[in-house]
Amino acid sequence: MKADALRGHLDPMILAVVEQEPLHGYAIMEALLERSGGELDLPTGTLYPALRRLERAGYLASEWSTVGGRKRRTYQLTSAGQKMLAAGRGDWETFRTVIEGVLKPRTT
Amino acid sequence: MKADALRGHLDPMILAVVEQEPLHGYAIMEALLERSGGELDLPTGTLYPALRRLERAGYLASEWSTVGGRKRRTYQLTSAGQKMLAAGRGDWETFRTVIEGVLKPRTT
DNA sequence: GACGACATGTAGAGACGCTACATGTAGGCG
DNA sequence: CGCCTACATGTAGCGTCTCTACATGTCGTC
Repeated sequence: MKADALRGHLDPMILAVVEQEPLHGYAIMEALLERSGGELDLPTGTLYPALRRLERAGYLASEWSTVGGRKRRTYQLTSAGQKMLAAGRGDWETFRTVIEGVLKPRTT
Repeated sequence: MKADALRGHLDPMILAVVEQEPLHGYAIMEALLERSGGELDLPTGTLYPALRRLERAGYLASEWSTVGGRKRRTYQLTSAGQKMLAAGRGDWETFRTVIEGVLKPRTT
């Protein structure tokens, strides 16, 4: 899967994995890997800046904790983030329809 | 639809519209607009550089002609372009599966 | 003769995912 | 004890691609 393809689709995916329960960065990476069937193996240089961006935008809120001697920054969805996620799911449907409408082979 | 979302997906779409018959740039724009139900209204600053890029990469071949006093550059799919299009369709299926696997709400 | 549709193109900006690097803890194995 | 892997977070800089804005020119019509 080409790297560029992700552009603009990563944000809603991150929001989706923290929808049910707050998770820290590393756990988000693992969740994405697991939910994507091993396809979505994000480098840390992609994920961490994305999380900070989403927090700065008000879609996530974070909190530090220490578990087993390791520091974790745990992110949870804000109410703005919930709205954004819902919007993102809608956008995806539109996007998918557009792409498939164009990509579909025409025998005509 | 956010602009960035298109990244990496535009190329196969362009190849798809010239699959059946060669078209010139302006006609490609109209074809994309029509097939996307009016959603995909590309600015010329996006389409023309993309066409040149695809030609430089060997996926399209172009030829000038004059119709009604207007110069047209008509693009057709090369055999490499056909392979690329097929690969692009496969990539899309993978991509779609990944995104939907992650985005899908979990009631768990 | 002015305007909208047709037709192609370039320059520069902005966004964001990537590579590579930097730092540090915990636990297992030889 | 020393090394390596997994856990955990982060920054700097690069490259790519789409966008906005601008430039140029023809044709038909009002």
